[in-house]
Amino acid sequence: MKRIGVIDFETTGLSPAQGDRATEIAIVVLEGSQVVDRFQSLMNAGVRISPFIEDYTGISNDMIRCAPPAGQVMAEAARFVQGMPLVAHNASFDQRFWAAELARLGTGASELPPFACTMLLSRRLYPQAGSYRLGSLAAFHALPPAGRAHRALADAEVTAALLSRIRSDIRAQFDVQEAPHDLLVKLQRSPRKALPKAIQAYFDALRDA
DNA sequence: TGCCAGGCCCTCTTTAGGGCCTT
Repeated sequence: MKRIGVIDFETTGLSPAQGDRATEIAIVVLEGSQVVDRFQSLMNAGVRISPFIEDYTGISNDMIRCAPPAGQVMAEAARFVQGMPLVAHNASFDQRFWAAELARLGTGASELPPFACTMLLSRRLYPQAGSYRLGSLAAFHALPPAGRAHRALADAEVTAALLSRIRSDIRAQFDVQEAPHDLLVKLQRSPRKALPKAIQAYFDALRDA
C-alpha cells in the first residue's frame, strides 16, 4: 500500500522570504489509515525565536541551542520521505518552508513533491465545520488528542488523523474504492459543487489508461 | 492575542477588499 508523509513545521514566523526559519519538523507516515513510522526533530537554524513564538509553540531559545543544525535535520527529513507524496494542513505554508530549507542545502525546488492540503479539502467536504483551524477540525470530527498543539509531532498526528477521516469520507460519500494522493491534489483545487464530476473524471481516466 | 507573507475564498466582486489559515 502506498505510503503518505504528513508533515508539520514549527517556525520562527510566517514567511521564509522575510527570513523566518524552521525550528522543528515532524513527519507521520500513513499506510492506509495506519501510522507506520514517525520522524521528529528540533533544529538549530542560528536565529533567535521571539517571545511570542516561544509562547505559541513552547519551543524556546534554550531548546534550540542544543538542537542539531537545521541543514543536518532537513537532509535527514528529505531522506526519510524520499519518494513519498506529502500532506499538510494549510500546505502552502509547510511547502514554502520545506522548499526554503531544502534550497539552503542546494536541493532544487523542482524536486518538490506535490502537497495535498487537509485545510483546502476540509473546506470542500465539511461546509458545516465553521472553522478550518486544525484544532477546530479535530474537535469537529472528535479526533483523538495527540499532545500539545503547535508542537510539530502533535500537529502532524492530528493532521494524519484528519487525512484518514477525509479519505474515508470521500470513499463513503462518493462511493469509490480509494482516495489516493493524486486524487486529493485534484480535488483540493475543484469547486465544491464540482467534486463528483472531478472524482468521476479521475477514475474514468484511470480505467482508460 | 498582535504584526510580518502568501494563497484561498466569499461577496455588498470581477477595474476589489477583507477574512481565514499557517508560525
